[in-house]
Amino acid sequence: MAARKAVEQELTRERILDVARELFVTHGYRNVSMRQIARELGYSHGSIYYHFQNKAELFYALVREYFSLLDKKLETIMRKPGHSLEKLEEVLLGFIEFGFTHQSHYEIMFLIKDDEVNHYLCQEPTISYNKFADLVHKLSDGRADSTKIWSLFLSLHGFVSHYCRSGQTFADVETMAKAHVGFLLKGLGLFFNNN
Amino acid sequence: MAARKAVEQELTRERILDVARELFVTHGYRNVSMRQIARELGYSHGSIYYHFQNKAELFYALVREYFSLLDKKLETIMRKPGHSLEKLEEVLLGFIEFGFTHQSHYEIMFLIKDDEVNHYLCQEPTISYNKFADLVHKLSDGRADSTKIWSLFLSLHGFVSHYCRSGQTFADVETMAKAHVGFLLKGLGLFFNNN
DNA sequence: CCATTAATTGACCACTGTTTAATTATATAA
DNA sequence: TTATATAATTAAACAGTGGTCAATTAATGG
Repeated sequence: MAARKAVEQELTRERILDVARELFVTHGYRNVSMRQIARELGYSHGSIYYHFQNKAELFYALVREYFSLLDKKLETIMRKPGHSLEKLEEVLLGFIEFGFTHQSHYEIMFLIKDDEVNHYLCQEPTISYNKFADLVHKLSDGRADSTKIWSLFLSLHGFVSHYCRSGQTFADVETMAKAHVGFLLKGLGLFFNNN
Repeated sequence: MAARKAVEQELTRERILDVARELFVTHGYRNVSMRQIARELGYSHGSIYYHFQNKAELFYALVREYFSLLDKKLETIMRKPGHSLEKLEEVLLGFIEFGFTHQSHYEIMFLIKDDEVNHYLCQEPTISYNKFADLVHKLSDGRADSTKIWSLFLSLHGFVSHYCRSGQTFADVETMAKAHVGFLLKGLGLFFNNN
């Protein structure tokens, strides 16, 4: 009553991730179970444990790529032409937009406090944060020290995490997000006159 | 094999809450189960459901009082003598300290995204926030509009939620907390020269 | 063709929150 | 006092969770 399937319909990490991704984006880490994923795939849930050590590793694989996606997004803004201050504003707004566009991912990346998840996610957040900090430091012409940058990050994080998985889109909060960024730029000592 | 116990050892909401509180403070909402609480009490877990509708209601009862505790803390600062700006600084720092002193409570009050919990927690957060906003508005001599106050709150929330249930105490992060508050006061357009 | 390996299953474990019929102590009424 | 009704407790059950593992079978290599 236990069997191996024909090779052309063998399970792969990719096939599992595809199904997991879909469920995950709409329901979030805590509301997607290994059995749900397996059911969707037409396999027993045990088979997933052949391809992934556990749930945390599966979702880590799903989320890992999003750290570099965030990095790339910030770097793209960095490389655009324009004044530093405008670009800095874009970076901060970009972080918020990223959080809203990938709420389920953001939840694992920066929000969930789970020992098992944190076991896998030990490097990526730090690396991404360092890139963010470096960027802000440069764009502020060195006027933002590391303490202020950390405050900045926590303040952006507060914005995203409050709305995270609330159902609201970035468009819904864009006005407030811009105001928030303006507020934070002022905290940095960099003024901007659009509100 | 099922029984009612002698009246002097009857279970009460208070006795349940006492045990729940203790477990809850050290382990948090998600890591305390109804069965654990019952075991600790020496009762079957079913009995708890006679006194509370469900887990969310139990922990709601535990957390409810902390909203007014927060209100009182802020009001106490408000009533102290001193300049508005110094008091405003104290209010912001006080919010952070509250979050750290009651991390498990803060988690339910402002952090957890759970339909069942949110069902019970529909008024309290708004009421407490309104009090906070009113206070900040007054202490800033009307210079902080509602948008800026919301930014302020989200930024404080970011600070607390990042460290929440990390094991760190307020003392551990006090220096950073003070810097964060300074940063935010600058965002409000209110300057202060202690760092 | 046979031995080995790789992939899959389903039964199992120890949990979780929640419901409910049965039971019994207590309070109330006759 | 006694019968009845109510209030409190229990154990069993349900449906779910993450995770493990021996057994099975397909594919592979010698």
